[in-house]
Amino acid sequence: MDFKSNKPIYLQIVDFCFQKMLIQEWPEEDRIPSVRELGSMLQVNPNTAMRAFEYMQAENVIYSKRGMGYFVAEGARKLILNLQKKDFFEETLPETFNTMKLLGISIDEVVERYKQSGE
Amino acid sequence: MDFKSNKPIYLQIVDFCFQKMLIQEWPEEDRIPSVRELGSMLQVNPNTAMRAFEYMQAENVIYSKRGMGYFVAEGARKLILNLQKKDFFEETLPETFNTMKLLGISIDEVVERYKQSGE
Amino acid sequence: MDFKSNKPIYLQIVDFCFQKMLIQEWPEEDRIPSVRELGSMLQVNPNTAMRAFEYMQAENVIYSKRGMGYFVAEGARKLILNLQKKDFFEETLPETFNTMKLLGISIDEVVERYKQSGE
Amino acid sequence: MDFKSNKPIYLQIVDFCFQKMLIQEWPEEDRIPSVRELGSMLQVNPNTAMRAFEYMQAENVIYSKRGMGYFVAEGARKLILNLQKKDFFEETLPETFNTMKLLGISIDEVVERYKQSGE
DNA sequence: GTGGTCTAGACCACC
DNA sequence: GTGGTCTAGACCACA
Repeated sequence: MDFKSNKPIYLQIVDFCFQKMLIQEWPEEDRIPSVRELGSMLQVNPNTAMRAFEYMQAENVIYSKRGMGYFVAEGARKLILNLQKKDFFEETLPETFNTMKLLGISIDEVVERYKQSGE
Repeated sequence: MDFKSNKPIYLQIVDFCFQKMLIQEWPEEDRIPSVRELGSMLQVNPNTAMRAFEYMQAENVIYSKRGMGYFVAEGARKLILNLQKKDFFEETLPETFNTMKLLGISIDEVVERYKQSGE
Repeated sequence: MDFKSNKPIYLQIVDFCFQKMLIQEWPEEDRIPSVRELGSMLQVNPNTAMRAFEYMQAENVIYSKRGMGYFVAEGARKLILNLQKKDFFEETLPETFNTMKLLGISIDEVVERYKQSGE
Repeated sequence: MDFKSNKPIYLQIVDFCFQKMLIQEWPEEDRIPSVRELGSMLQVNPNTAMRAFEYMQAENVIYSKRGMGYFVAEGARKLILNLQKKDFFEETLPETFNTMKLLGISIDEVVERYKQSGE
């Protein structure tokens, strides 16, 4: 896995894990890799992996069982989707629309680009 | 002016100045506020304002006259528009489209939101 | 049995066993379940159950007969009561009183809550 | 400052900071010591102090200004009191009452101890 | 083995 | 100077 430099690695790991859960490669209630496993898997320090886990635990997406590892929480998929959709509609989209107005870009042009990107 | 915490303040100041130029409140070849004026105007450290000026100077949007201050460069508006459009089409938009695919959001829904936001 | 996450499971097992002895479901001098029995009974790793037994043995509440299992020691009930009362009066209560002072909670309010909880 | 070993240092630092805020030695909207200052002040690694700050920031008790330090949030005192009272009434107290019933300790005895402790 | 805490030291962007 | 991220390595309690 190659990390972008403009975003903290631990948050990119969070994204990575979220994807695993969304596509159900890591189903709910299943154990996920340990901090050490994930660390060596992604070539990062275990502490960095740990930090991603702490973040996800704070969001109630995973939980830990002492000495046994981390597990995907019940309802994790819904939670992740909500988190990300909320961010998209309340943060990303308004900013994008604002930029469009400032630059005089029409929604039609964006739709056009969207269709092109899909090809 | 209130700054968002996820973006460096000096870049937010750059945006602020760019807007002033685009709407021609600061026309080309005119002098813009000094580092200190802008600093107290926006309630930020002069160093931070200075950094914004350095950035804009590097982009050839403003230039300095020794002892007289900073001036809007000729062709600044075009430059700014190009800079921001490039960023929009090459960075923002692809990322947005990518997020949409991941979350299963259709372009129609985005268009709908756009129309709502305009009201 | 559901375990709280803020307290080691093996200590929660100790509490569980202490209760059995206090209510005399496990009377003094009687044999108690084996490590494996208790482990499957409470759905925990036998190692964890073993650790609880070690703890209780160190406190002289149970003793082992080679090849026969663990037995409740004579005088176990008194021992347990003393252990827990000591802990309550020397640890729990002073901490609680301290918290009350810090938060400006009166003893009357606590008494009130106590009466409510009993209903 | 001497730390107890049964509780993570960073949480004890949180308690320390909460007290400072409650007694208004660190008033709302004021800057608090930097991670490095607090670290050397309490003889701990800056990372450990940082961890306490991250915790408090997640609880909305403090906020950070880039390059300027951490500041006590508006309404921090109320927040802290609510946090601690909630913990006391929903966690500490029910457990205490439960223990009392198990050990056959009357509320009168507790009240008696309370009066003694106050002398 | 696992998570969790802590230290030491480094580097970076930002103010 | 500040916060923030990351690494390396250590130690501990717990399962």
